Amino acid sequence: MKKSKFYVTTPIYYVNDKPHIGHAYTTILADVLTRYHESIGDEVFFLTGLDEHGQKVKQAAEKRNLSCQEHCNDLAPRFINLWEKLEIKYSDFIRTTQERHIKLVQSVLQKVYEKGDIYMDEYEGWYSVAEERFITATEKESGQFRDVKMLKERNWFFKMSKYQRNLIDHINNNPQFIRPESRKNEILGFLRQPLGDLCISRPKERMDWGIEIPFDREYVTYVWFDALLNYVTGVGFEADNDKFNKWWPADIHLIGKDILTTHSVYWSTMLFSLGLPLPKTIFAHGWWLIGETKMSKSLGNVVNPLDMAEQYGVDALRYYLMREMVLGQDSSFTLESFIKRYNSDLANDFGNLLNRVSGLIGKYFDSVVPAVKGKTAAEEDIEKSFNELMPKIRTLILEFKINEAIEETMQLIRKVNKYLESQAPWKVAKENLERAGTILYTATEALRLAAILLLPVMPSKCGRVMEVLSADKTELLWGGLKSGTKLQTHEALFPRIEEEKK
RNA sequence: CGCGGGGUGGAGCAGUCUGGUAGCUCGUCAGGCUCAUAACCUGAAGGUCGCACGUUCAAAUCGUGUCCCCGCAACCA
Repeated sequence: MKKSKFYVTTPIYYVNDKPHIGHAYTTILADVLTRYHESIGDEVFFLTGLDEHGQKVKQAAEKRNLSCQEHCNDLAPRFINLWEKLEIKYSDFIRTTQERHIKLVQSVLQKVYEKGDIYMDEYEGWYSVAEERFITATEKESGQFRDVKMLKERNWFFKMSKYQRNLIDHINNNPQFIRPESRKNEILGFLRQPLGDLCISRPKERMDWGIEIPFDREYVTYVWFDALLNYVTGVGFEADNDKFNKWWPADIHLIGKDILTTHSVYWSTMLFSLGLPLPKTIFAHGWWLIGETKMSKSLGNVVNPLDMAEQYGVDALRYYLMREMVLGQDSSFTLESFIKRYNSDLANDFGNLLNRVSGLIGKYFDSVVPAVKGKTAAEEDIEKSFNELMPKIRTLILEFKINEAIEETMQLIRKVNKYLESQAPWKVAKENLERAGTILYTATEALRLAAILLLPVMPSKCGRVMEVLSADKTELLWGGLKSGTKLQTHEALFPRIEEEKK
């Protein structure tokens, strides 16, 4: 069977931001999808990176008396180190100040310009002197901006409107293009209004930290062409045709709901202009709320993923983020729910199950995995549960329903705990050791398979289970656990978090 | 009437497309077990499925109206 390819991206994060739980969520999600697809034999390319141009970077650099590039180089490790800590297996890390990207952006601008899709016009709008940027009418009405005045400026525009019809047709013909569906409807609603053109430049005199427009040296390109093109630079557009043809179009762009318009409208029309295929899916996930409120720097309620990972473990954080967020919706992040999730799912159900079987096998079989002799209906039932789970998980992952896939796997784990309870091998062992062996093999084998299913979410802890069972690289098929294998001694997989402090 | 999504036991969600015993996790209460990380298992209490009207033998599920919450409304990541 021919291997499929899977190309997944996260947004490139703004280098001036401190990584927060939202960045971690998107990136972990991409990583989980990557690991899952690898596990079913797909070839995967996972791209993430940094957006390093723009006004705020320039201001921050000036304040620190550094060049813009030095400032970026100094901040980039915030993300790179965090991803390493969180066990993110990206294929490439793109930074918009890299030569390969600058070259590509300029080439693309030139191409689109020659095609006649870029023109000079006068932009007139509300300009905030304090913020040094144009603001929208809505923003002006919010009254949160000082020194607002009407300003005229000549700028370059991209003929986005030209592709409005194509885009609407594409969305209608490709139900998987924008997901979840509510977001698709939102965009279709938005597209019912005539689309304007997109201002894509800034005069250098006002802002020069950006990629120079190849056909007008007085200007740099502003965010859109600069940032969005990273998705094609990353897989070698115009630099390596084989590579590019292999990976493009992306299978999924993971984004937060805040940048849905940017991706589904701006990016798509850019691709139309370039004559490139559109990504197969743009998936907009929700936001992490802190308790009931939006996370914001000014409120100071930003959750730092590094702290969480250090205090409670990387895998626990990954598990919580993946299990707790419901597809496309906002979720509430609280320490309380984190601890609850951790204790009930990871410590009590999963970790404890390992302890139960390894303890029993230690006591009655000298830590050697026993053989199966004479399956009863109870064993058949466990085996059947697993066999039914497999295709279910596959479907759920391909639908990006990670939380449901996890829950289904946890159901299997709970079922094995029930099975142990009803079969009571610790009693059976006293009169029928062979029967006890069959029970313990069945429970351990189910645990092994559950651990493989959870491996993409919790690479180290599930990897640890595989080590304990000496089952590294065993397959996701019933019976992969070898009787006669000696179990390794181990510590508690997920020690309970005792809630003492307040 | 700008567009879209949602209101299900104390909490968080599933079920709505393809009407027909309202399901899962957590929490609460009672019991069991004792292999295990005071973990695990069983049972119970708790819902007029936002509200009203309608279609139907039958509605959380379809239709209409209404109230409430949230998102989008563009050049802002």
